[in-house]
Amino acid sequence: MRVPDEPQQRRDGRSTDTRERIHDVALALFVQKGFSHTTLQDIADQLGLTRAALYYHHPSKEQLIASLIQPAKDDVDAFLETAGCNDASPREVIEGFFDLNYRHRLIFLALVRDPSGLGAIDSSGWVTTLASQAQELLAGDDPSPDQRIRAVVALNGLSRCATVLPDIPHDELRRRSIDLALEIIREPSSEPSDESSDSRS
Amino acid sequence: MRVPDEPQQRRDGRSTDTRERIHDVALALFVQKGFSHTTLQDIADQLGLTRAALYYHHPSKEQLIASLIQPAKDDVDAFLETAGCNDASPREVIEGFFDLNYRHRLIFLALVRDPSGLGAIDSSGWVTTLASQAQELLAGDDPSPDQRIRAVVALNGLSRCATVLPDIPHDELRRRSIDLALEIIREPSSEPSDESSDSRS
DNA sequence: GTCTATAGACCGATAGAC
DNA sequence: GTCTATCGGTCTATAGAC
Repeated sequence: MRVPDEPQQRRDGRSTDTRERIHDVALALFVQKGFSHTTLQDIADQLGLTRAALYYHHPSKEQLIASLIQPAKDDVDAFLETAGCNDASPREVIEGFFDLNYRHRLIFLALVRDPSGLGAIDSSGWVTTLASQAQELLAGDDPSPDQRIRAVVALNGLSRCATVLPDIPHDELRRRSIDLALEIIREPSSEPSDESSDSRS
Repeated sequence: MRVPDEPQQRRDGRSTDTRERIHDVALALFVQKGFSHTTLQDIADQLGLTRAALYYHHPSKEQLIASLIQPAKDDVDAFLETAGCNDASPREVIEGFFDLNYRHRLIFLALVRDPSGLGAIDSSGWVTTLASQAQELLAGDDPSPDQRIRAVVALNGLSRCATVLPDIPHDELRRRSIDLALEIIREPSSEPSDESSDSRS
């Protein structure tokens, strides 16, 4: 009888392998069809398993979704905290916003396609908070219609570029998107973009 | 026995009134909760009816959805045809794209929130076609990464402004959004915006 | 035109064998 | 760790009375 103390083993005895394969397949399906249109049957089929087997690794569909969302939420919370305390510059907000959207682009895509997934996490509204906070950091707390429009277009553009243009190399995509966003909100940085501000993800 | 030839009466004898009330309530719920999360029970409840009554006016949920989407699809098809034949100027593309998104902003919001509604219409993909065709009209058929990014940001910004900023008066929203989109794709119109190009919706 | 009642399908979740 | 079998709930859609 071989002792189960090889790699890919966790304290509770569940092999991490299947659990992560479930994560990968589930995330891909959630992006394609949304959370609620993806059944546990779909996930199990693509893995060659049955629904019941999934319940050995995750206590419910809701907690499976939550475990996929949690890292993104933690990252967003950390960003909002640091950007909120020290009032961040437009460039800092825009760079951080792009990096957040790029690093978690798959789960963000899934959440945009089907916001019902937010119900899986207790403190929902963190995505709305990110949007409104970033908007306020860029446009101020009493913005004119023009400032509001520019903030909406800039942030929404960053988000879309980070998620739907995967064939453009990351560094080029990041540089061009951020420069364009700064143009849009009229950041008076005459020099287009110094050599710094490299990738983070 | 009174003859049914009064107003709000159609050839098949069904009063248009209830049918349109169903349309209005259904569209509002579809925007709020998505197509698949909105049950016929939800719609019937808000109208003070039962599920079965809805089936008198619409043969199925799918056809109810289709009847809501059809006008938007027809409008999009017409726009793509006229813009495709005569190669339209960037301003024409941008104005037409904004007007489409504004005129049908409710159904577009619902479709973005829950694309499964597209399954209700035979030729799906018309929404993807609108996006890719508009992008090509703005950036050309072999665009550089910079041109692609600018087209994505400009069109996506137009769409978002038309749908999520309803508190800004239409004429101002239209003018500012279109001017900003033209800035983004570097339309060399030095004069910001002449007096023409008024509302269409 | 609207109702009650129910058929039929699908999904999440649990129980228990192996 | 994975399986079969099944329960309970929800939803679309139909049948038939009024």
